[in-house]
Amino acid sequence: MLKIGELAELAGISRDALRFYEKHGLITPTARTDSGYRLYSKSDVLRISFILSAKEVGFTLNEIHQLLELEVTKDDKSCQDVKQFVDNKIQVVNRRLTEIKKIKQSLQTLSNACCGGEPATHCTILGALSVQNR
Amino acid sequence: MLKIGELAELAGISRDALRFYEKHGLITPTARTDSGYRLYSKSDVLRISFILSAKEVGFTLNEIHQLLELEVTKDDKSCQDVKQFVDNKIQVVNRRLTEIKKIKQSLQTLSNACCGGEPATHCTILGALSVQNR
DNA sequence: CTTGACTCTGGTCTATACTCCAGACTTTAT
DNA sequence: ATAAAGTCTGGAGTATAGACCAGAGTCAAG
Repeated sequence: MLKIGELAELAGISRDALRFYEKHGLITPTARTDSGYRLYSKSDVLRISFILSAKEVGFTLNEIHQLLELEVTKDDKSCQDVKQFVDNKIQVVNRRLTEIKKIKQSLQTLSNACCGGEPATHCTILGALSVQNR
Repeated sequence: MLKIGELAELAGISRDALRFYEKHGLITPTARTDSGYRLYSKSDVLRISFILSAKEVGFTLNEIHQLLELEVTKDDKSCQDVKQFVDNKIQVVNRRLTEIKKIKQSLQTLSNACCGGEPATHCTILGALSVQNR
């Protein structure tokens, strides 16, 4: 079991962030010491890692909360509802995937086209974008 | 040339957002009418579309500003500096690409595994994640 | 057994990215 | 010609995601 500072370091975030996530229902430490110190287990580590991945992908804490909640509502909500919800998220993710590939292309075009030590006369993303669009 | 409301509708954002972007130096309308109405050109449309893509990908307005500024600083900054900056962004984008694929996998595992009309007994993202990790 | 590092709760503060007025002017439609 | 719809500037308000701080308790090492 990890104390908050240990988990924070492991995850690369602050203790405050962990307490913040807890306050908003995204994670609850598996246990507490008698003196009230938070104790996190292995599955808490997995949970945090999911939260951080999902954040990186652009989901808000609120959406992440909903995704994590799916397990809780398993008996309240019909499976079709869950599937619907998840399929929506997949579409969102797919849109982002498309956008991110486009941006990556532009950045790469820019990076490739612009150097050799000469001044970056044609060095603009919008330039790279229009090349893309052509 | 488009008025602010027309561009807003075209881009799927609010007029206020457009004015907000302008206030923060991300875009300036190509012209103004005599009465002061903003007028946007075709290249403004491209610019806004880039801003929105970049936002979707997770860049902050500040970063997007920097990316767009690259064209302005072309003579002040050496091309190597620009390349360095862009290559950093490419790395960020690549990290996000990896994360987004992972999340997509999990969501898809979840969506596939969980239905058939039965109750979603094993329906959790963390479950899907651990399947992934195995 | 005390000192320094860590943790607790509760509260305030900050940055980002807008949204939502208010009051005044302009344009468009009838 | 007038009403409705759109636009202007400036400023206040909101949601999200924390960071930071105070005062008090806790734990580990020397």
